[in-house]
Amino acid sequence: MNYWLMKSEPKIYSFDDLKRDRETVWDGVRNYQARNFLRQMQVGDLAFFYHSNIAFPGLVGLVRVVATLADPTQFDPNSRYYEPKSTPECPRWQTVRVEFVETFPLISRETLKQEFSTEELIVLRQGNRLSVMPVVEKVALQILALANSKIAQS
DNA sequence: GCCAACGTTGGC
DNA sequence: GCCAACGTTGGC
Repeated sequence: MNYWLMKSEPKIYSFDDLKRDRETVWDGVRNYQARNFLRQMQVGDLAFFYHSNIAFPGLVGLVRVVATLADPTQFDPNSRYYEPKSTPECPRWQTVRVEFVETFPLISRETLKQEFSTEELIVLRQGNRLSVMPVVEKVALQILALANSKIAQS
């Protein structure tokens, strides 16, 4: 099993939206590096949900991969993510369906910076624009421990 | 709102 | 294939 970090702007799709929907398809990713990570994701993998582009960015919860699939928006001529070169037999863009697992008390970007280096956590790197990125197990377990201690405090 | 960092586009 | 210009992202 692998760990990931998935980034979303809450103004566009927040963790509360996912909690309400229970699950969602991570569609619309049109960056090859992010797609390659999406291709590596497997059912059962866990991902930290990160809120970006807000006053207090950080990790807000945990999600689980429940399916892998071709991004449906690439076949939709009305979608801004339409990809005319894609066919169902040979899709260009792969993605995953994720389900809500649990909410954390916010683990702020500031806290993450104190705990981890930019080498350990890609999301901390300046200018990072990937919406999906891997998290090595050692770091993932530390984040989960951090989340559990915050839950215990609250 | 500012601006640095990044990916993409398009002229050559 | 290079690279300047441009649009977007995202922290602050």
